Amino acid sequence: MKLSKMFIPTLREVPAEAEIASHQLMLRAGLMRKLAAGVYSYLPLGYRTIRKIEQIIREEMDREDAQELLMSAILPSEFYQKSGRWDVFGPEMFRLKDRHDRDFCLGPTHEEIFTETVKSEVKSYKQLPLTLYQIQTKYRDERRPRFGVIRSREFVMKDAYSFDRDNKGLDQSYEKMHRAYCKAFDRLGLDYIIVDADTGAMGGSGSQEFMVKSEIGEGVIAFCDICDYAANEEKAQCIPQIEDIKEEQKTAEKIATPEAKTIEELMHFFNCSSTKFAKTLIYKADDKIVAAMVRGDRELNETKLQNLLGCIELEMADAETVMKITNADVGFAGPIGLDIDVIVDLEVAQMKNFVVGANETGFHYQNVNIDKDFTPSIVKDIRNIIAGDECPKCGKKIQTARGIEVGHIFKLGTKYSEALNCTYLDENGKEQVMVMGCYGIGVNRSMAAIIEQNNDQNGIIWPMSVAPYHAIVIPVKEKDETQMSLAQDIYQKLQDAGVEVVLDDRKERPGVKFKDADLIGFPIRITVGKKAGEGIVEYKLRKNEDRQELTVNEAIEATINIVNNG
RNA sequence: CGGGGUUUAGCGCAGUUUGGUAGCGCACAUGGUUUGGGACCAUGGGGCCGGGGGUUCGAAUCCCUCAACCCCGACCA
Repeated sequence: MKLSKMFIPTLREVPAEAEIASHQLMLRAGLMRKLAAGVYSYLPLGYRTIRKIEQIIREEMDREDAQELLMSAILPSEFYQKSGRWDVFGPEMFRLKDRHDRDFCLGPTHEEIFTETVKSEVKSYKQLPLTLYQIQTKYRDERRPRFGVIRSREFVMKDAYSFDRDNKGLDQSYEKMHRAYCKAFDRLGLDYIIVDADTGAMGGSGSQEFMVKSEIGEGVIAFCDICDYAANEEKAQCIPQIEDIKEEQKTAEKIATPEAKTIEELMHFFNCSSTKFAKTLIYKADDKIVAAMVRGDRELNETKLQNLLGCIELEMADAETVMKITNADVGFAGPIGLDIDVIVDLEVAQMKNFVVGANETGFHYQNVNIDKDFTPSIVKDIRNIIAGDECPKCGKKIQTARGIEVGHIFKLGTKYSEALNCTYLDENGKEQVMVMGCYGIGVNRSMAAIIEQNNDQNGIIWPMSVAPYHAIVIPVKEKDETQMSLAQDIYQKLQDAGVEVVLDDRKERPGVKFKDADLIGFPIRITVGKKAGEGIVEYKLRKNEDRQELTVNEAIEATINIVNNG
């Protein structure tokens, strides 16, 4: 295609709305434009890359015997009412009514619909296993869309669902998807890490996330360089880090601590480290009030607590509730004498002679010991892991990083098949519930992640596999007939060889052409300049600074070679 | 949803304190000079100053109100 005819509105200046590299570059390079918060239009260049990413995913899914189909994005409420998620999704679901006042939604994810479809059409064990997928637009009315396409309200997702006879079959289907994902993300040029993920309220027996390491990632992952342990923050197992275990148990005593209610203030008051305190946090779990304790220097992980309690809503209690439960202002809650469940972190369970709130404004207890002074309802790991903690697998120091979740694979089990009665008949004619898995890849999020990992000051550095075009041919002076006809010639030959190539025939100064080429990130650049008369061109790859002079034939051969071999 | 910020030409911004004809740079159009890393000169087009209401002789500017967008937080099958 000739650049003079193409719709690629590049921007010199960074739009004020974009903060992160991928968002800025997607706007500047003319890949997309914003329509509303978290809603974007893809322009020709951006859409080419989207389609390439989709195609790579498609090929890897197909290779593992998954079959592509396409469901509707607008869905009647009944499916979600049956599974209970019409309510669970809450305001995150885009809802609408038709002219007869019937409820519909824009599909946020399609477990129910796939399950219903398979339920109606599949009856026999002979038809299993079965894995179906689609690449389709999803809608979620996020509370806070951000980072451009990383968290948007409309996005393209590849979602797959596997149906098996039993858990053994599920394990195999899961393994196939795991393999497909690795291959797909490798081909996308992403540097990713696979982490164990929390299965949450969805139940299920296992789940992993494909995380692209990035500063701007919304998820925290913990991993070990020594062994291969890797998990996200919600799943990462915390090993208690215990000091002074030999200490004798002392007798608890109530101490007046006026003005000291934060851990910081208490450290000053008692003149000791934050590890000698245990925070008691009051939470509202659905309609129940509970207390949760972690060491003074730790953070509680709400997902861990939520899973433990099996509740749908979990939030910290307001000051009024805290007062009602503890008879004290916020900051003086403690486990002694509380008549609600007290969930204690593993680490706290091993502490001795620690300080807790006294449930009386202005007072704390010191030298408190578990069992002697109070009895926990549950002892379990409920804190956040931090860098430097012991690796739960090998005991060495754990590291943490942030990551963008680009894929998620999940052993669902029978949650949906049971709720929607998706069954088959086995060899004995006996009805059995199918065992399901679900597998998602964020297509446009992957695109953003690729740009996050592949850019420099000048613009995007596309991996060949997803670059909107492979190469650009730039005649330096468009008025110079020798240059222009040679450039035309190279352009034509590359096109004939199946290379996706752009000819920058615009009446622009060379600087403008180079800047745009770098911004857009064509992997290969062929500049036709002064030596055009001798049949010599400049050959440069976007990913490094090397420039070499090649003959026309060498340049064409090199290009075909690189394109074909990645 | 809480806190903060922004909204003026396609993009980036000034002007608002102290009310008085709507500005700058880039982009765009035309002509000319340039031509290996976002050229220069000249001329020109483009605005419901986010919307509505009010105060005033007069509002981008002051007051009320609504909205959109961005950031931080909370939340996230």
